[in-house]
Amino acid sequence: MKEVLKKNIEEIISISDKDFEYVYSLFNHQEFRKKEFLITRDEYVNDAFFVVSGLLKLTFTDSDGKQHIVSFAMENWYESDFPAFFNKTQATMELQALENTTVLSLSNNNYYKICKEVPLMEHFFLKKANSGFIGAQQRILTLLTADAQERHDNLKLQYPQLFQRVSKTQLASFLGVSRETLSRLST
Amino acid sequence: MKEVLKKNIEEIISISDKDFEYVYSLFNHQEFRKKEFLITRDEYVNDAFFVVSGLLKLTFTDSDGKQHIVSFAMENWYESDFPAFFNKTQATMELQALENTTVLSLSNNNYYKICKEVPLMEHFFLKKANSGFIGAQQRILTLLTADAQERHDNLKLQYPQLFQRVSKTQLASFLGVSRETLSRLST
DNA sequence: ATTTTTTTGTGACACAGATCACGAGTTTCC
DNA sequence: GGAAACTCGTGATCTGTGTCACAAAAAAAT
Repeated sequence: MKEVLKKNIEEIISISDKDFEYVYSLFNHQEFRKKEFLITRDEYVNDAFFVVSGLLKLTFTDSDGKQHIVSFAMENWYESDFPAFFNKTQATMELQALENTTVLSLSNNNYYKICKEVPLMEHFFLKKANSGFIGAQQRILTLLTADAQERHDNLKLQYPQLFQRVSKTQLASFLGVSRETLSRLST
Repeated sequence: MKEVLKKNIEEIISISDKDFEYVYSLFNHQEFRKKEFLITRDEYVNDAFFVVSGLLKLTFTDSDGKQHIVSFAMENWYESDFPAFFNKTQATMELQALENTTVLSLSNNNYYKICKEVPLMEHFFLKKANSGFIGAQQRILTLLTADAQERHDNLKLQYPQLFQRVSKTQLASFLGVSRETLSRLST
């Protein structure tokens, strides 16, 4: 677990054992059972979560009560309602476990503490933020240009594991199509 | 112009005159006429651009030859084909001036130089990256949940200026609807 | 100043995908 | 181990938006 985080960080920067110990000490170990909520709508979001094992979904419920999956978070991903986390506002989204999930949570305070006291980690978070942005922009592009079938195929190419782990209902909600339409696509 | 950049930076961090002079010296002043390209598809992307005045569009052309606007960049925005900029790969998007535009361009090398030599600026770029990510995720949400009319209304609320500055064709391409559909929406 | 290009609105029609409805598996959980 | 809660496929519509076509107006170019 400690190892998982260390490995994740070392993919991007070289960190001394001492620095890592310090960083690690600011994370909190947490377990969530399937269906449990890590973030609930309208509550303040104090933590960002690093997924050690398991699977989360970040969802938004629209005015018609329809739930949309903004993103999945699998092993080695950071997830939160980031607008709420960074701006210290209430959550507009919910974060829920799709499997029993182990996370390392990082409070807003400790996030800034790390940035301040371990400048290399600020570089790490910058890289993460940039890849997050690039990923999101890529998703926008897919939504703008691809139809249901293409979006499905893309996702299957990029994250084949996902198809083993989540129901088609969840996939549909992520792809932005109805369950029925997804069911009718050619596999 | 120097002032515009300084003000933009100081919205987020406090920077000494000396540091700012150094940072500024690593930017290059450039002018582009309406319709000129700042980034062309398939070419390597060496620069990110800070828009001092004017307006840019970042576009992607799909396999049917249809052009989609990934984003507009107005005054005080940073824009580039960021995947290509960060990964030193060829552009998949194009960046073009919609008005005569003044930018301060920052090469990839100088970007990293600034990060390294002025740690506060790394913090600045982290903040920018985070807001970029949040903005992109917000856009994803709009594409997933809102129909043409709602997307139009949202945009008009958030960036009313845009409606004065770009043609409906461009707006439609950004909103992900056809020109004709946009034209039929209730204003 | 005239030509060329770009922008805009609107009608007619087509179609991808949403919605509604139903029944048959599967999983979950006391 | 049986009830309740989900999941999944498939038929029958319905509908928002895309596409094609045309003409007028506005803007840009020479």
